[in-house]
Amino acid sequence: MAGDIASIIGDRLVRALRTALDVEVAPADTMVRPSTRAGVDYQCNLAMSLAKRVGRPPRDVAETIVAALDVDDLTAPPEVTGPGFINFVVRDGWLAAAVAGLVGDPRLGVPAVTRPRRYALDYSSPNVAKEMHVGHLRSTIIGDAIRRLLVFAGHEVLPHNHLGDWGTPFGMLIEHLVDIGWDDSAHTITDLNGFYQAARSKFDADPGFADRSRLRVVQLQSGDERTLALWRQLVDESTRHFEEVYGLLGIGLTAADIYGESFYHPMLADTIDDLERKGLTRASGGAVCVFPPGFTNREGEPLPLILRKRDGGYGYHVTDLATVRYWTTERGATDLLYVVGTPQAQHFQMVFAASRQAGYLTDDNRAVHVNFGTILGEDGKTIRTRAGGSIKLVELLTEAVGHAADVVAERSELGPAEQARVARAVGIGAVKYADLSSDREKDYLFTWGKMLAREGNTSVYLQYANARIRSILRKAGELPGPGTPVLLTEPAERALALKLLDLPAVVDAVLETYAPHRLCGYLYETAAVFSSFYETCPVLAAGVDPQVRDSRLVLARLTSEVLVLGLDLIGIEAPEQL
RNA sequence: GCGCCCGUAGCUCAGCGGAUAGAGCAGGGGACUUCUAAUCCCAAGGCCGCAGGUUCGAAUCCUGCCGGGCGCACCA
Repeated sequence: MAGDIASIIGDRLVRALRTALDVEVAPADTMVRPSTRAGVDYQCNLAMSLAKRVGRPPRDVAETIVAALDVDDLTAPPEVTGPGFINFVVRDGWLAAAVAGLVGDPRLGVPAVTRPRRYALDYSSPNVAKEMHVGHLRSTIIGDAIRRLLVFAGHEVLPHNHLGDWGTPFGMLIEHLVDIGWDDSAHTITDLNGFYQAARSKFDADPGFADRSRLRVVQLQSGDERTLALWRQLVDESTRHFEEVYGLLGIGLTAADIYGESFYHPMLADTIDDLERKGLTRASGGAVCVFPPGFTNREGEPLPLILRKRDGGYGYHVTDLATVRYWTTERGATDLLYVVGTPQAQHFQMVFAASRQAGYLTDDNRAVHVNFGTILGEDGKTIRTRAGGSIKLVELLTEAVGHAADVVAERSELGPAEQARVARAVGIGAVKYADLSSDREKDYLFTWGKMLAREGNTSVYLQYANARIRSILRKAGELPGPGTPVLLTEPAERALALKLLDLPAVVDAVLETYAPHRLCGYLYETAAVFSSFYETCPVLAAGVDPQVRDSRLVLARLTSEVLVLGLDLIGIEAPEQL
């Protein structure tokens, strides 16, 4: 468990409850929270809820708990107030020592998990032969942040990129390429985009072409060499494009993480056989289906997962069942995370339900649809180009870096090359932070102004705060190392120390529900507290006592480390200078 | 029709069953001879969609309603 203050108080409470009231409570259920009350650091809300169980008035319960509670080393004598709140004020000495103890700790107090789990993490999932567009942004950014957080926490992560690289569309695409005499040498993803659209309209307008496309699908699936060769070229060209976008965005996915639909295709027949053996399938309207209980359609009839379509082809549902089966059975994943938009919620519920029935998921497995809302434009509607198309990711990111360059140029004293690097960190960081800083389950409004604002909960504010700190540290020369005493006299110093010690609890909370926005909120608070500290607590100014100076350097240094680590955990760079 | 999600300050958003619901922006007032003012400080701004219920205590949990969004069989 995290070694943060609330947890320590919680542990002490567990003992006090046992001895004083003969009550067993798990440390996590002791209801110790950071307090919003002025002059109070933490509060415990347990006495009220315990009152009925114990059969005594809540204040009485609180007093009894306090009498048995041993926190003398940690806090001032706890105070019982109101209906039965127990208020804690952390001792400055303890706080100072705890903060000083973080110096030199690369994990900044965050413990690695004692029981690592193996996460299969599905994110990004672009389509072959289509340029990545804004629709892929959230999955890519959120998924990558979760990956970084899980790895940092000490889990094993198996990222996989579920490429749309198989199925009917490729029949028509390849057929179209054959029609126009595809020359494999000189085409880019942009050409492919156009080909895709042309093939689509031809498919809709020309029944002969549609027939040939369907035949081409059969050839593709049966391994026809010429067809496969063309397909592979499409995949390769697309992969180059994805890697370019990932490079621009700073996303860790590589070609080795690609597990596209084609990868699962050879497993589909066996998966259906397996489901049939287990008696879970049922023929319906000529299709082979699984009907997980509790799902109905418009007419109130059971809703199927379609394994095999009437025409004999595979339904896309079976691929998802095959992924669950593959990652738990073949790869030993304990946890499956699917970073996919909210509209797919019902689909995943059904897939998970069927997977439990089939035994692909056991009681030891957790499968979570890490869902997210839609990106809205300034008009409040799904973001689109003026022509109504999807915004290309490369263009969006280029624009972000361009805007950032303007912002940087206004202030920066760096040279042009440095400024370009900073602009990239600021622009890409802004796009990511805007996405990650609000609850992923809700839709969010995409506006350049808000995204690149210097004030408020934005990446620029965090990067600026860090740059100010780095500037101080550079000017200070040698930094105070481990063992440097920390002195907390100013309120801002104290507030900063408390914040710095909160990191473990925050990381814990973030991973509990895959909620990166909580980390963003914490980083923003930390940067804001630092900014106040910066105003009221001079570090290097003449006349500052050397001990105070060193203490403040420790606080500044740790703040920078928290910001840099925190930003890194969500995939954002923190330049040394802006 | 069934199911899921959302409704908090003018705007964009936090809010973990707990005390007087918080930030930022915008609007008002102040602070640069001072480590990066890309900042800070102060004031103002709220029937937490509505109505019930559970609870010592509800923005938070439950039910109903209103408003908005999304999904619901062979495209993934």
